[in-house]
Amino acid sequence: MGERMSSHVARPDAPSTRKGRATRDRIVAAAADLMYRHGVAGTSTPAVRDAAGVSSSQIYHYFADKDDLTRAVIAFQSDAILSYQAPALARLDSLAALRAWRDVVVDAARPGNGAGGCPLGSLSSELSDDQPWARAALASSFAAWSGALRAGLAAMVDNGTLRPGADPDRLALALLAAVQGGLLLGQAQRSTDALEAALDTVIERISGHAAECPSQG
Amino acid sequence: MGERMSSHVARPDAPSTRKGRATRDRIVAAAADLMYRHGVAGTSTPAVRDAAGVSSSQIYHYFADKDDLTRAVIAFQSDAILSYQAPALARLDSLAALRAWRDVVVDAARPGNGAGGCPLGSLSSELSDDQPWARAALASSFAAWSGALRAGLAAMVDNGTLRPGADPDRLALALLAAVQGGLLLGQAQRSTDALEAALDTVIERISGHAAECPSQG
DNA sequence: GTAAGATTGGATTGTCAAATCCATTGCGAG
DNA sequence: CTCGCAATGGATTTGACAATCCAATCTTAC
Repeated sequence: MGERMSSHVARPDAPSTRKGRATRDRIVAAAADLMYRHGVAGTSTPAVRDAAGVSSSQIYHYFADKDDLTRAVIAFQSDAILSYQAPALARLDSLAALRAWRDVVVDAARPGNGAGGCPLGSLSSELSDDQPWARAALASSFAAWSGALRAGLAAMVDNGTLRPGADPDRLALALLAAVQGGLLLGQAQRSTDALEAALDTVIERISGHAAECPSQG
Repeated sequence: MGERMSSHVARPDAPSTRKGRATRDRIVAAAADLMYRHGVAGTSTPAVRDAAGVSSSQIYHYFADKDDLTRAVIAFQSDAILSYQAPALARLDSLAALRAWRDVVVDAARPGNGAGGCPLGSLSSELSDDQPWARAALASSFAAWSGALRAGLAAMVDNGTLRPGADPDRLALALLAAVQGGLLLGQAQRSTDALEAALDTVIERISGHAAECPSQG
């Protein structure tokens, strides 16, 4: 699947030696951390060099330019988020499971009181308008994320938890938007209130689609 | 001690002459536009100088430094958004009015297919983590925004449209999160689907709090 | 009208980031 | 072992940006 539209010479995604792979990974991890905390524009390659404990030439040996490194960071964060939530997303077949996923998301944001926001959301906000290649990558990550939610909701329709009237696509988008909006507001408000309010409200609406007559609380 | 923490001389927020005021406004408007499209870090003071048709010294005559200019841009965008929605927010006393506000928000995003996102949201995502002064200003803008929504929902409880069980605070936060999350996703997906799904889902939940027995659509 | 101060022009300085270069060291297949 | 290529170190180049400076020109209060 990974073609590349880059205007620069292709670097192998996986260096040929063990050591090279480790170095490349260290660079990506350091860059991901710095870009998460200070943004892409706020992260200089010298800063990445120091944080990763490598020399300038390593970065440009493994990546064509800063954009290429940023591309790798987007992939890194997409993997991190999706694999972190994978257990909760895989079991999404009941309202209780949906609330368990909600707790996974909220608990991840609680330690910093909302600081940082969503790694993918921050990248998207900074890059989507100006960098078409980044927009495409982020859009497909979001699609994968909402797709997993959609699959869970569809399963709940299939197994009779939700009535057929429920629209899994629409509700999955609403859930993901609640996460992103809640985290963005939490960054400014330094709390998880918005995240909880948004997620809980959407989940209450989903509960309204439950098969048995709703006695909503 | 106890003087100001800034290392620079304070600039008057309003220049003393008519011409000076116009120049200052032109600089802020140009900076707001550029920062909206390319981010704060992606906007150089030379770019602002050219877009506003002024010379370098003007910028530093009216603003202590780039942070000070950014501060003015945040205030500018807060005013712009709140005054743009003011008419719809002031009349928020029925479910129909709530849906009308929804349309105002969605229609504003439709032309660009979600490009750009929310001016306040973008600023918050970029600045909140690193710039405490920006975080505080943005938090209070968001608070004013959700406060207006809260007031509308409270009015709907008072006038009997919604049952007393509805929590205006929580629902207002959920609405604002839906806007922010929907716009952020729309930036990457280049559509208003997420915004509409998120807003409609939250509004459906609010409709579930309607006084008469819900026959939700 | 005329000074005092506000406003403007544009050259300039210091700093830092992105990217390149070349010389060296280390790894791994045969 | 040893040759070829991968990997590394660090100096260097080039360019852009934030911020300053000083001289010149408008505004306005009197």
